[in-house]
Amino acid sequence: MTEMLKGTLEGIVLAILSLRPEYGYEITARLREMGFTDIAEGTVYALLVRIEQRGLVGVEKVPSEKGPPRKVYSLNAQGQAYLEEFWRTWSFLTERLDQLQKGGR
Amino acid sequence: MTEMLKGTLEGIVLAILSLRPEYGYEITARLREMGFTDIAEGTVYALLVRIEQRGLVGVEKVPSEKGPPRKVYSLNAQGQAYLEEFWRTWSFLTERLDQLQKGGR
DNA sequence: TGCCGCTATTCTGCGTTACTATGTACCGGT
DNA sequence: ACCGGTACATAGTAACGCAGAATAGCGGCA
Repeated sequence: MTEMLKGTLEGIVLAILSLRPEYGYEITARLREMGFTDIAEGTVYALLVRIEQRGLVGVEKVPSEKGPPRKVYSLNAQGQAYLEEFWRTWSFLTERLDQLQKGGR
Repeated sequence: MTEMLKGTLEGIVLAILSLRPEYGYEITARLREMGFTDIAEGTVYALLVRIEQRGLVGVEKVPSEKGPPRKVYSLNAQGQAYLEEFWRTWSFLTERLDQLQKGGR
């Protein structure tokens, strides 16, 4: 599982952010909700740093009532474009694999 | 793309081998046929070595009319089981991503 | 006041994997 | 004797997710 997540997790997080801006801890919780129960927190934060540095998301610091300030991430235009590219690649992959799974060539 | 292939390519190759035994060069050609045009030969050979060492496939050396002897790989029982596990994980992934793509949570 | 527990973020070292690039070997045709 | 296609192999590099631990801020409780 962990190996199959490589590269995909990034798209998943971007897709989540395309619905609404969220912060790291919240994203992790949402992933767990979705069934990705064993994704390490550290993984998500590292990923967020990466996509921020690549300019796919904007960040806003928001004070929290319970804990240190939250870093709220939101998808920007570049991130949106990247996400669409991700979906194209994903479709390509699923098409090939569906074909394989259905035993045919 | 290259990152999304990680872990997936292994399943793809096992799926190909589940249809019929094949050798490295042939597998590479088949991948290219399928549209994975930029997968390096070295990648496939390295992967074949890995799955052989993990005991997922059997190997038989077969002389070739044109070139060095072929190493023909075939899926064994353990590989079959692993492939099924792979499909389960894959289904899990596609379900979540379909949901995300359809704008839902 | 001091400690615990929860929320929230960050960092380091590690293992796995695919890519690039290169090298080796064997064969048939000219 | 050479060349191109067949077939396999390996060394180095980079990306990514994981485990584990550390840090910071706040509220509640004794």
